[in-house]
Amino acid sequence: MLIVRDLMVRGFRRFGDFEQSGEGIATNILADRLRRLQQAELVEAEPDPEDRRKVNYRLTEKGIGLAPVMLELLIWGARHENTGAPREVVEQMAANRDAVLAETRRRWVERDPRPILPWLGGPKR
Amino acid sequence: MLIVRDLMVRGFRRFGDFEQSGEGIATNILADRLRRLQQAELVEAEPDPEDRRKVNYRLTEKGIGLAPVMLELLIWGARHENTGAPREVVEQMAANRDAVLAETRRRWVERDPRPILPWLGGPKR
DNA sequence: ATTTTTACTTGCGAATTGCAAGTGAATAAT
DNA sequence: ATTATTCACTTGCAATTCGCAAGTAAAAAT
Repeated sequence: MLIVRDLMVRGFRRFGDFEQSGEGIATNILADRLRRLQQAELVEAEPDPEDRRKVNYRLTEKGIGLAPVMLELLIWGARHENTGAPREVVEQMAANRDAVLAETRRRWVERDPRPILPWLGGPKR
Repeated sequence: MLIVRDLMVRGFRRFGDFEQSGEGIATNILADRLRRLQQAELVEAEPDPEDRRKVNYRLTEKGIGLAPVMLELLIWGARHENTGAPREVVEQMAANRDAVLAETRRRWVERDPRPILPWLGGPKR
């Protein structure tokens, strides 16, 4: 789920992004999860045309379809726990769910890598 | 998550309900999960006043707050996989999210044990 | 007084995970 | 041209978690 979230709202694309993200996932598990997400057709992988060592991972239509679930989870978390998410920002998002989801999908369609949740940080590169 | 879902929409309340639910969860794991859900304040347990062997588990306010997440997950699952959920029914729910959530909360407040998702079945007793 | 029901706990082998150290191919640096 | 480095993994092993079967304790039913 963290992988899906990071692909969705943090602009992650590459294996190394997750390694250095502080999610604390071991590389063997990460490789396994990316494989399974591909089998489940939530994620697709393609080698970077400019550097064939690199692999770009991207959510599929099915994967981006999880956006409403992730958004509700974000809202719930911010309301009931101390996540790092600023309460007021999240309440703004809760009051404008459709706009947030439309923007999320827009960034997916246009391959816009800017993170939607700035407090999580983008890829370290 | 299945425990939370079953408490939320299947009218489950007791340990034995989960054991016989076909979720295929071992009793030691079930006990551990119920304990952790209590620690996380998603679930509370109280002994049945009429039969003190029995324990009634119930979602807390925080727990029922996950209803929007579960609903979005249900919708996503029905759209992208063959879950047992009838597509048309789920699309009706997707078109009336607020009403579904209001009814879910009403059943929680009033301790109404009738299952909201009939195709999952209620507790076997 | 004995049996049954209910909610667990215990013990153990099997599967999953975390950690550290590789591997191999592609690019970058010298 | 040769060597070094980057990148996406894989491998081996110990530690944790899990599934399964059996057991336990308290309360209720017989």
